[in-house]
Amino acid sequence: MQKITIFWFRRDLRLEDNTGLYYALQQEENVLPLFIFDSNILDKLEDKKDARVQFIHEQITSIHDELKDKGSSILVKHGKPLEVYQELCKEYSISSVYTNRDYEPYAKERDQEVEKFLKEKDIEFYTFKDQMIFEPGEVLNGSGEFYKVFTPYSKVWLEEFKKQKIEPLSYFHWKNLYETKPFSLPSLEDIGFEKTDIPIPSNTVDKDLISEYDKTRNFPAKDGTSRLGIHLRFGTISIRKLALDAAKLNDTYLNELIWREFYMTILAYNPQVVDKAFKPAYDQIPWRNNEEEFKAWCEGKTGYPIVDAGMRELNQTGYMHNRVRMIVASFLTKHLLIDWRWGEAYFAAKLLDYELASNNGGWQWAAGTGTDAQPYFRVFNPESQTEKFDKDLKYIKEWVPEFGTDKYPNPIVDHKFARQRALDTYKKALDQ
DNA sequence: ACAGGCTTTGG
DNA sequence: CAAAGCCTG
Repeated sequence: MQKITIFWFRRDLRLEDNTGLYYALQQEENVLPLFIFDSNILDKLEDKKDARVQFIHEQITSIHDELKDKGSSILVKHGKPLEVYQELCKEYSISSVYTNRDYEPYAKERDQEVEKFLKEKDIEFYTFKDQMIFEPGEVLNGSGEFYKVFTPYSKVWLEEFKKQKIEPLSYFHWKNLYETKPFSLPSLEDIGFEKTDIPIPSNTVDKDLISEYDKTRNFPAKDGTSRLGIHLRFGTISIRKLALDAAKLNDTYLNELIWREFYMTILAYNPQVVDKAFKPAYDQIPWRNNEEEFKAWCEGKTGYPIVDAGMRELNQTGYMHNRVRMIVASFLTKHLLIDWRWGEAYFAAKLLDYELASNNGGWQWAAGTGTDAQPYFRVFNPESQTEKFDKDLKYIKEWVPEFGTDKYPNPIVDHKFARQRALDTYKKALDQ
């Protein structure tokens, strides 16, 4: 039987500038591309109309088409990765598996398990850096430890970025692809999901927009953000290409890409942050966790228009402007004293661009439990945030049409009272 | 050991 | 301009 090399796609769903695929194609054996719809992940998604799964399915379909033109295909399986590999080993004579590294706790566990199984079969498992410019461990402080504060991290990151002259991988020889007629693809329904009509933003880099990013990004009524989150999440854009563009166009935008790597690094070194405060003392806060208030927040019925507008934008589109993400997160954790994990889980279910490290980092930042060097008593004032960033109420009116009528609810809680309650609660919990 | 500094702020 | 305390070199 012909010996083959497998390239395993995960969150790198593109053929161009894909590190692991590039190196798989450099070696001598024929490369069989593989994607697994991972039932460990998919089974946890309650809503079977999930635009993100549909997006993945579409990307796999387009990779399938591109590979068909090259006389090859992509093998697409549905199941638990370990079981899929057990099956594949019976069908093919595999000598190695190439893949790009993933730093999330589940991914690391999955890869360890798969690697162990493959090693027992004498199959090599090669992994590559692809989804980050600098992966965990590459940007460290003087003591050789991961940074806990963003600014010094970002300075070292930028120095290294300039020094290293990062470049996309441009040379490909496709001749090593495994020759085959196209494999049949499972439909979205085959893997247990249904089509939605939620639109996904394009992965085209709008250079004019990014050039103006620092000036427009804080105004939710403007289209001032790049909307590339989902593409970074699933690798339908190359981080090297984007970072190089950003470095030429806008430092503030590049900084956001550095935040992404900062939080990925925090998560890689501190997997416990998934369900615990980064600063352990903050796990002592007695969250009120009022279910009715949580429901009002989810539905955008708190009586605070900027909060409600954000939540309704999220519910209707799977997106929320970043400025507003901070406002609603501050409101949930500080004004309502609801556990940041509740908010994080709601965002995880709804955001098309959901990414564990950034979502967790952002929520812990808002709740004051995370890497933020500032004290917990920064409580966003929804009114002054509106005054600063949605002065003419354009964003609010877009998402809360009944704003200003008697149908709009009264505030769920008084700002001044809630602010003081949050400060008192945090102080008391942290003094213990 | 210690001074300087800390995404996005509130009042 | 205040707020606490930890990170960093």
